[in-house]
Amino acid sequence: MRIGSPDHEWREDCAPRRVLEIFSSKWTSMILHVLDTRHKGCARTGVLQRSLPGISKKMLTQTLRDMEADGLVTRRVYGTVPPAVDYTLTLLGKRFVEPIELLYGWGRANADALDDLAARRTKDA
Amino acid sequence: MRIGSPDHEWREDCAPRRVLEIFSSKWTSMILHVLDTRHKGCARTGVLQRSLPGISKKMLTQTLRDMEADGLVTRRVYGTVPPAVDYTLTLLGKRFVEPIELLYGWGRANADALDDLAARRTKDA
DNA sequence: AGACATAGACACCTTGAGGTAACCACATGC
DNA sequence: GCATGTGGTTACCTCAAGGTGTCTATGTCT
Repeated sequence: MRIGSPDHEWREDCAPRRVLEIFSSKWTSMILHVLDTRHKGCARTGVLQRSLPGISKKMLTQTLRDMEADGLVTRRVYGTVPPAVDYTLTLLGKRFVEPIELLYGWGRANADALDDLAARRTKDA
Repeated sequence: MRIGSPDHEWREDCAPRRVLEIFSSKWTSMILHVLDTRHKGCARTGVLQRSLPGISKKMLTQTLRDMEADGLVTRRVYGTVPPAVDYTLTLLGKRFVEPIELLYGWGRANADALDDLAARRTKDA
């Protein structure tokens, strides 16, 4: 697959491709959004789960732990006896809220285009 | 997994989630971008492949055919004897270029944030 | 007593996206 | 004659994302 491409603006590690990786995990962007928009940047596990219809407990914690490793959120554990944990957006995490809002905003404003896509998909099925 | 969620702004079929589906396929957004930005909305198969380092012949045609089914591009075949085919952005396809440019643009302007992410990832490895 | 919530850990499974490689048909160039 | 480029198709394989279900421990509520 060697290509003597004169244009390396499209290498594997270019900025655009790296942005896409943020969205490669199904829930990451939604968690960032919900955390920022609905919970002022900090929320407990249960609250988050209830904010995201369809997410399983496993995927929620798994994604959150990955995000913690990436420095997007901070995990805080309270030694209380019914365990309590909450997650807070870091500064880095807040930066990534911006492109997400950009995208979601576009989606809300262009629902008709999305409808067109969906219509085609169901039609040929 | 039934949740009597009071907030259905986050149902499975809300606009934000549907936008994400555009990016759920690895190459779709890049093809749309390259087609629009580098080739004025129309290009032959081979040209596209050479514009996208790393894509295999199979993934390219497969993605293009899916995009055709979705009404994002138009496929044109020339009956010439070394087969010639080209793909043209449709009006719908052009609409989806916008959010992609939004995202890619953010990525280019915020490469430092992306670097931070990458740094964390390699550090804990 | 027993149900329920809280935040996980762990085992397990399925699905499909994505990738590799080989083959086809044909015309041109060496 | 033989290699090459064109645009595919087809078979095959792999890996990891995502999902389900169960188990833990403990404290309140009824």
